[in-house]
This record gives sequence, C-alpha cells and structure tokens, in this order.
Amino acid sequence: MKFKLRQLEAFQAVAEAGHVTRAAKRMGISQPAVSRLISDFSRSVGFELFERRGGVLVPSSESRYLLGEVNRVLEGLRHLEDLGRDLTERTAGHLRIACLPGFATSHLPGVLSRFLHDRPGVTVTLEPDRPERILEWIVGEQFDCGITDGFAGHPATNSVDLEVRSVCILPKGHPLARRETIVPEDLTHEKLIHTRRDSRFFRRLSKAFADHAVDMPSWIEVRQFTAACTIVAEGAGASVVSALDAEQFRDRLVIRPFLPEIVHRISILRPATGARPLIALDFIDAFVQSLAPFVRDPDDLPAVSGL
Amino acid sequence: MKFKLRQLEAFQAVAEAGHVTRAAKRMGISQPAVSRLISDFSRSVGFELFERRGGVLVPSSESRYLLGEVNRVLEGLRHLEDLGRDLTERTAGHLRIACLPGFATSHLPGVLSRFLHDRPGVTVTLEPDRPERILEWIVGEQFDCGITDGFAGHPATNSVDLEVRSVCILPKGHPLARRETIVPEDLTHEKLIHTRRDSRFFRRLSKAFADHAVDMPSWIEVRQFTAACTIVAEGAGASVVSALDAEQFRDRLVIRPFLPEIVHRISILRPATGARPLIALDFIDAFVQSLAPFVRDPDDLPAVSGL
DNA sequence: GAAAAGTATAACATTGTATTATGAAGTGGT
DNA sequence: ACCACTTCATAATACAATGTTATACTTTTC
Repeated sequence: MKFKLRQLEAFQAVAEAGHVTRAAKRMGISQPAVSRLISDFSRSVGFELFERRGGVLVPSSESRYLLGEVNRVLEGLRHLEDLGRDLTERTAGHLRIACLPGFATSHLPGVLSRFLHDRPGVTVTLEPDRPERILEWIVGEQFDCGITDGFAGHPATNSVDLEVRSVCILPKGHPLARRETIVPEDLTHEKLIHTRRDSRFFRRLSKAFADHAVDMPSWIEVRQFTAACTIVAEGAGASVVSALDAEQFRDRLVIRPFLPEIVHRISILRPATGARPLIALDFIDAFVQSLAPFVRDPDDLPAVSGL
Repeated sequence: MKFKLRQLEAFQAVAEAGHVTRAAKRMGISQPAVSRLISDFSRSVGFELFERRGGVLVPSSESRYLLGEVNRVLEGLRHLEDLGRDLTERTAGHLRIACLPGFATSHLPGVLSRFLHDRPGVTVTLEPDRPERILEWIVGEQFDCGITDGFAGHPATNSVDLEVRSVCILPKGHPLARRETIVPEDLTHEKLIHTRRDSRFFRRLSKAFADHAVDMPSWIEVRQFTAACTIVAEGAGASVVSALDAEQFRDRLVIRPFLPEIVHRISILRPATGARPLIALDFIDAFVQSLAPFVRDPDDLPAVSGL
C-alpha cells in the first residue's frame, strides 16, 4: 500500500474544504481529478474517507486519525521545499571563512553583515589566524574560503588575487596634508612607520624610495597595517599602508594617494578539490566587489565564476 | 519548484548507498531510473547534489542541509503508511462504547481484552449508564456502540437484538441442585429473588408461573441480576436470571436450566446516520459471538454486516 | 594500459495524473 | 412534491512522470 503524494494532498484539501469541487478549485485542478484521487486513496486504504452530512463531506472516524498525520507529513514537505528554495537562492546554508586577523576586525564585518542581510537562513563561521594556518585549513577543506596575503600558490587550492592600492596616511593637520598626492621625497624627513623588513610590502616600499634616489627614513616597525594606522591617528609619524586598512581610520587621519603605486596583494582561497558551495562563491564575489574602491584597477576585477 | 516523492527517495537512497547503482538495487528499480530521478531533482533545486570522492558519491554541502529534512519527511510518510495499514486492518482507531453497568463489570471486560489483544493500536472509551442515557448517546452520536436492554426501537438507531437464555440459580448444596432442569413448580416454596415488578423480565417470569398454574413466591426485589446472583451466592434464596450474569458466579452457586424458556432480550445499538467505523462493526461482531453460549438459538446469531 | 565497475543518455513501454464531456444524485425554494 | 441548481462520479482521452533495455562514456583498479 503505497501512498501517492497527490492523494494525500487531495485528501487534505477535501477534508478542509468540505466539498470536492471547492477542494479542486483550491488545488487548481479539475473536480473529476480530485474525485479520482480521493476514490483511489480510499480504495488503497480500504475504508471510506468521508461521509456526507447534508451537503458537506466530513472525514470518517477512521480518516480523522489519518488526517493529523497527513497534515504533519505535508507540512514537513512544504518546509522541505522552502529549504530547497532557500538553498537554490543561496539564502540558506553555512559558510566557513578563515581570514587574517586584520580582516576579521576591520573590513570583513561590514561586508558580511551586508551579505547576510538578504540571506536570513545563512550562518557563518569566521576564524582569524595566520596565513600558514589559513592555507592548511583550506587544503584540508575545513573552510570554504580563506582570505590571506603573501600567498605563493598551492596545488590543492584555487585562488583569486587582488592588488590593493597603498596610500600615505598622516596625522590630522600635518603640513603635508595640503598636497594632493605624496611621493617618497615628501617623506624623507618624516618619522616613518612601516612593516617588518622581511615583508614583501617593505621591500616594495624601499624600492620606491631607491628608485627616487632618496633615503627612506625609519622610525617604528609594525607587524600589521592597523597598528601603523593607530599610531598615526594618535598624531605621531607617517606611514604608507593598504588603502583598505586606512579606510577604517578615515575620520581620524589624513589619507593621500602615494606614488609610485605600491600594491598589496591579497588572495582569496578555495579548496580546489571537493564541493563548490554556491554560497561560498557568492560570498567571494561579494567580497571582491567590496574591495573595488581599493584595488589598483577597479574596472578589471578578477572573475569568481571559474574558481 | 515541486518536489516529487520519488526524487526524494532516490536522493536519500543514493546519499546512503554512496553509489547510484547500489541505490537502484536497494530501491528495486533500474540504475538509469535512479540516474534520472537524481538529475531531475538536482535540476529542480538548482545545485549539484553530490560530488565524487574517489568512486563514492558524497552529498554536497548544500544537499547535506536538505538530507536531514528529507529523512524526516520520508520517515513521516512511512509512519503514515503504517497507520493506514493499521486502520485498514482495524488494529488502530478509537471505540466508544456505552453499556449497562452490569456489562461493564461482568461480561464486557473479558470480551474487550480479547478484542484488543490483536489490535494494539485501538483505544476504547467505556461508559456505563442507564438505558435512557445510552439511547441518548447513540442518537447523539457520542458513542459508536450501545449495549442495553428493554429497547423498543428508535428511528435514529440501528440495532441487533439477542435473546439470552435464563437460568435458575441456587445456593451450593441446595436440594434442588440434583434436578437437571428447574420448572416453576419446583420453586413454589423457595425464597424467590426477582427483578422489579415493572420490568419486562418480571412479567415474563410471572406468566411462566401462571401458565403452570402455580403461585409465584416473592422474597426480595432487585434491580439487577447481579444483585440476585450475589444474594444467592451468599446461600439465601433462589432466582431466575440471565445466563450471562449467572456465568460470572458459576463457581459460587448452582446453575440449572429453567423451563419454560424465558429470554432476556438485550440490544446492541449503533447510530443509524453518520459514519460506520469498521472497528465498531468488528467489535459488535465480536461481542455477539461472545454471547453465543448464552443465547436461545446459538446457530442463528444475527448478522452484524447490515448494521 | 586494459579490464571492470559505475554512470549518463536515448528510445521506448507503462502507469499516474490531468483534461473535457456527461449523467447521476443530492439540495433548496416555490 | 416538483423543478432548477449545485455537486459528484464515471468515461474517454491527452500528457507527464516513471519505469524499462540498450549502449556509450568515464573513472577505478590492478
């Protein structure tokens, strides 16, 4: 005795409507179709489903028993279809993101909250850590998406790279703030805050000074751009940092373009093998878009589709 | 996006089996059929359901979300089918019985326990009351089945009547106990316990004495046969009662046939209009069968089918 | 690299689910 | 009690879903 879904729906509709005709109308099909569904169902269970009470059909004592269960099953199915739709539209699911600590506190929260706003069913795990651990996690498929920098490529990952512009930051009211753009020559007598000497960013910066044939000053060495921003915001020194990090301090310091252009390359990683959760691709796309104001060439953002 | 039941089943089967082929085997259909169900389902939800991991199919991160709900829905459906089967086989349902107080305590419990033994899903409401109330309840469709006596017929009810034999009961060791059968003449000098003078049974009994041209003695007037049985069982008097009630006291008194045959007519009622719960008809049938040893003509039990 | 296993696609048969047409049965008003 | 009206069931039939076998393609496995 195998129940057909359609029979259950017809059974429920008739039980609620009290008439075959009205049930048919509600289901959007013809009346004879409902008649047949009901009679087939009745034959398959072996007892009368309804009795007539002056015009209206009332569930028999047997089928009243069934009706409760039928309602539960059909409601479960409706939930299932909702969930299916949510997953299709990427408004449900789970997203695991590993990122550098800087992103977790500065840029990412805003992106995430906008991203989740239209996706009420989506939940997120956000794990800040060092680049090496991020790579491990992506390779091991513990996370759907990794945001890191200084990434040299790995066979078990796919990645998109973004080249974020760098800017010069100055304390408010600093004399150089009047300049439209800052060049190495302007900074020769400033107290310069910069990243560690073994970082790729430091090498690029010092090359810029060398190319301009000026000495590069040095005052404080920091590990993160955010630290440099904080110090400058306090009113001391000057620095060249990623436009992204500077943006968070926009109201506490002065931001000026720095020439020659120095880019800070960040990478967005995905496991090369395994599932490709669409929600993750959607997120990466949203993240890339959010960086548009800060990349070197905003008109040529990398495509996420091929990840 | 309307989910097909078969697609869900295939989805579940493949997720559990890890291979389309094995899922097909488990479902008892061909492999291409499952292939199509899966691909249709996948197209309807809009994302990949499975990814290959070295030969086995693993649910994608999206479909893992779905799988839990699918399992729940399908299990609910299986439950529903079980319930349908139980109702078909009349091993589930609810039975409302109204009966005379005598039945509720003596004969009925045994019948019910045997009836319910093979029907683990069936529940029963048993309500003992006076005949007038029983009729009311049946007419009002508050109960599926009424067991009463002195019933004169009612347009809103169907009934079967049973004529239960009467027997003479005597205290243990009573001189009359040696007789095979008892006739009115035997009782003329006994202390007779009988029902109320306005009862149909009393009139029949006194007519039996009159027909034999002997005086009918009178000692105690009771309302119920059970009361008469109890008194006789205590060792005092004699009585003529329904064989049914006497049976409950078989080990505490002596039972002898009484001639001429006096019958006690009991009626089993059902609402004429409204549902005909099959479980009720089954019960009535079982009840009638249980009375076979006590009716006047056991070979001619009334049919329940027409009720 | 070849054999084996697993899977997808195509062509077709069967069954389920819908349709319209129509007759039977029940309801309600004069 | 009759008649108009609504409601329901059945029949003939169209179409979609679901199953089949045959076969080619891909991936494992040795």
